[in-house]
Amino acid sequence: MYSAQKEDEVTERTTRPAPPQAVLQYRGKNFDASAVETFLYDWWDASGFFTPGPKTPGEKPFVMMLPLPNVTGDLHLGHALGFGGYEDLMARWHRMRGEPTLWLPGSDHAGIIAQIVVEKELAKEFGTKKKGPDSPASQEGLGREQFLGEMWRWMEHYKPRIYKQLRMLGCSLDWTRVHFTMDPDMQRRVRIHFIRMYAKGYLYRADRIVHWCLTCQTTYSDLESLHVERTDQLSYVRYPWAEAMPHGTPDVVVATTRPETIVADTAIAVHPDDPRWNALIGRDVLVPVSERTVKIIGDPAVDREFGTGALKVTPGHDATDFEIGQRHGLQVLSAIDTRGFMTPAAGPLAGLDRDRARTAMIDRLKEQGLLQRQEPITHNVGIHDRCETVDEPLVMKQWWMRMAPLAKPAIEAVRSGTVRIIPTYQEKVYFEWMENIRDWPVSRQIWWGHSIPVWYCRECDAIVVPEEDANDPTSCPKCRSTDLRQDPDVLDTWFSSALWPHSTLGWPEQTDDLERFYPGSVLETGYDILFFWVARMLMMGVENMRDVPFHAVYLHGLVRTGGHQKMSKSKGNVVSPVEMIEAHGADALRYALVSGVSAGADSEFSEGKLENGRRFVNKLWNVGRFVLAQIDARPGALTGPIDVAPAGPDLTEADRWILSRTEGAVLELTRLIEQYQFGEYATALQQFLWTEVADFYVELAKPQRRTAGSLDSAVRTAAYVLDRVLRLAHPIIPFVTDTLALQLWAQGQRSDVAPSLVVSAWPTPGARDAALEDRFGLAIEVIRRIRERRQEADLDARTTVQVALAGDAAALEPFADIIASLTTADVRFGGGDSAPTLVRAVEIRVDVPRDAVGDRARLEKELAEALGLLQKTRTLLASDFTTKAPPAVIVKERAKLAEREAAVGSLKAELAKLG
RNA sequence: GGACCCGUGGCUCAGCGGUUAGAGCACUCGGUUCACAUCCGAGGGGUCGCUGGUUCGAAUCCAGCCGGGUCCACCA
Repeated sequence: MYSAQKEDEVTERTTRPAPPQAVLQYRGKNFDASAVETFLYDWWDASGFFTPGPKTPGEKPFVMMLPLPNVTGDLHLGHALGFGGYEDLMARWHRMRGEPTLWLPGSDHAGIIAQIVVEKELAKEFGTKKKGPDSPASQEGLGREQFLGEMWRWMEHYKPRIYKQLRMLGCSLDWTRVHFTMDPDMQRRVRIHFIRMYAKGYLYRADRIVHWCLTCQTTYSDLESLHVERTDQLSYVRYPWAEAMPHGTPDVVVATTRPETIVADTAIAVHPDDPRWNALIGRDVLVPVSERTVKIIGDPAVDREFGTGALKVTPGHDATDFEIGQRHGLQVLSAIDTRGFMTPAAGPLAGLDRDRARTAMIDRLKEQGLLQRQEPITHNVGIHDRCETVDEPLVMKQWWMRMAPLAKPAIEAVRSGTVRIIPTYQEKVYFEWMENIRDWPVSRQIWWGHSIPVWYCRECDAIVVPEEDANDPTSCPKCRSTDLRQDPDVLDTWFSSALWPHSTLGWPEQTDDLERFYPGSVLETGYDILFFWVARMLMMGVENMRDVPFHAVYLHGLVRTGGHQKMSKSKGNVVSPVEMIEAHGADALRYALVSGVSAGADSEFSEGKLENGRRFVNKLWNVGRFVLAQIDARPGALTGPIDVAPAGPDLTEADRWILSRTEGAVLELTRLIEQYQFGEYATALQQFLWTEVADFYVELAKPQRRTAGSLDSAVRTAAYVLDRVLRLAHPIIPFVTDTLALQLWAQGQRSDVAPSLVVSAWPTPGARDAALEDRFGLAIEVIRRIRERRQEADLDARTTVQVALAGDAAALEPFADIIASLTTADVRFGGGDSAPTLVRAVEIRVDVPRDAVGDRARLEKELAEALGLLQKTRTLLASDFTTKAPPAVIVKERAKLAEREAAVGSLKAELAKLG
């Protein structure tokens, strides 16, 4: 960490490269980001600015993990917002505050997504159009070893690509600590985690119903399952009685959208309280086509309103039915295989795929007169989020993680405030999910990912799990057989990312990094992965480290575009941040994404916002150019350090005003970042820089306008204000600010000797002059009204007018020059005989050609407004307000009353004069 | 079925108990090109979704309703 106090450390570091000449010498009239961005970033990185310095006693590091992007992906706007907006903003700010800052980069092997991407690429190389398991480019087509070789080959292609995009955004990541979830040491840590969790009983293997994807040939978790609305045929099927029933007993008819699964039915369920059916519980019916006898059972899971109130129970192919089956000890029949074909258990349907089987079943039911009727139904069907294939629930042996006990301390961590979620309402969402958490199926039937460190003995069926760090087992500890087979599955990709905050720091070894940087500070990410990732990191962190992985979770919303549309490839409305950066610069993009958005809210990205960002960056650049030109034009060196506020009698009122306002901005902007109000920070920054610094102060600082004060104070004030502004703006627009800082700092002495803004000190607020700011504010209002009056009178801006200030105008005397200069007016105090305009208690008389009618109309309008306001205050002060409101508010209102009475009086008098 | 979020100027959004409710973009008018292929100045534009309530005081808190969105859940 560089700071003023550690100059020795800085000079010792002789290997640090000098700032790039391209940046120091860049002089564009309009800021061209592409002229400096790459040079700057490479220099920052090569200088080690992003790597926390040596440990010092009592330090409080700031630690963040990059929400690891998928290695096969490109950055999208959501990443740009999270990484380049909020996260880099926080990292840079904390670094400037002197906290050793570690923002750790990496990428995720992305399991199934990466496999899909690479299979597509390979399919291109193979020149095949086939998809899924039938493609020669799939894992089935290539065989394990070759397939994994291809995966690794593509990883080396994708990794640099995603890292380059992070650099383009300006992310101040510590690249000396970059990790990839499939790095060999990461694989070892995942393996150890699995072994320990197995030993502790959190991992178990069980036959359960799971989501199965026919395309991807793997299971997936509830979180990866989406629901879409679809219209299907609802078939009402009659199940004949298997026993003689009293005359008049109604037929058992069930409604189903999946008639092909009838062959796997093992019961009919009805609601136990349903008067239509409950007398028949325990009776036997015949399953159509397969003609097995099954019982009618009573179960409360049945919806009485749906269909006939009777449900066919197929534990092998429906999640609800599986649970009912468990409750009643029903047999599980599997009639569909992993490729979507009917098994021999399906009897006459065997060998058909699931769609043909459905048609065939309907035909048979019709033949047998068992199909009562069909009607269309719109319902939700589950699909796999990665490929949108309709879910095929199957019963399979999978590895599961027991979640409830892990969730408990993670819930408590948030409830107790040890971990804060921003925005707060997301805590409710978190609790809701965590309190109803279900076990997590962690095995996947793909090949790209972390192997499951489990072997099965072919002799005795034992499960063989090696010791930590032991070699793969070669014989069965139970029966001594050497016929072992490793579990062919891999782990869900989230299994490894859940460990990220501690595994990247060296866990399970007690490394220096782990000791120094765990727990982290903030985890910033999109609310869409609260369950997938944030919750699991919390659980695994607490389990493995006995401490939470971070103390704050900042969740951002979705970035939408063009009329609130979600961006998606299929809609073709995806905005590429890389293209935006190339065209407009990273600063402009970062600013556009962050400004005017509050925590957790979805936002809309538009060209207009980007344009505003670009103009803002350019505005700062040009304020900087102006100040640098002032310094250049000044003969000799500045008399004091650039980064120390000038003082003394040589300062003009305007100098003192902007110095005071700057300290105010320091205070305000610091507060906003501290409170995670990044959107407000961006807006407030723009307001201060553009309106106050550029439009007001710089205008007054122009040499032709300066009539008082010394040149030295003038230039030093400008330099100081610029230095402050650059620091204040650096976290969000790092490129333009450091470019200017490097150029500014080359011009004079400094107290902070940091080589770059990246490692410079965040300003601490200095003294303000509230009274001056208030009087100056009044002067600004007066200036506005004078300009307005001139415009009404249709006067050329160059025409000098006479302005008389009366009423309480005495406070404005020190600003007479400023008012005159910015309004091209001759300002006099007292007197004047034109009709006045009022600002607070100051009368402004602008001597423009008089127009009795216009004046009358204006005065009447002003009087009406003044009367309205006066009435409001009077009513308020006549109410219980005076006894119940806080004294400070009452004092304010009373002052307002006096002011408003004066205003009304003055306007009435003026109107009387007009006759 | 349960839960959550959002409805503020034409657009995108801030503000979330106390001045005449703000910003950017868009719009109208005027000026400038001497830091800014621009920029500056001025202006118009809002019954803060609706209805009640709490309060001295509500865009802000509460309830109900209407509209938009999201998440969770076993609609066969």
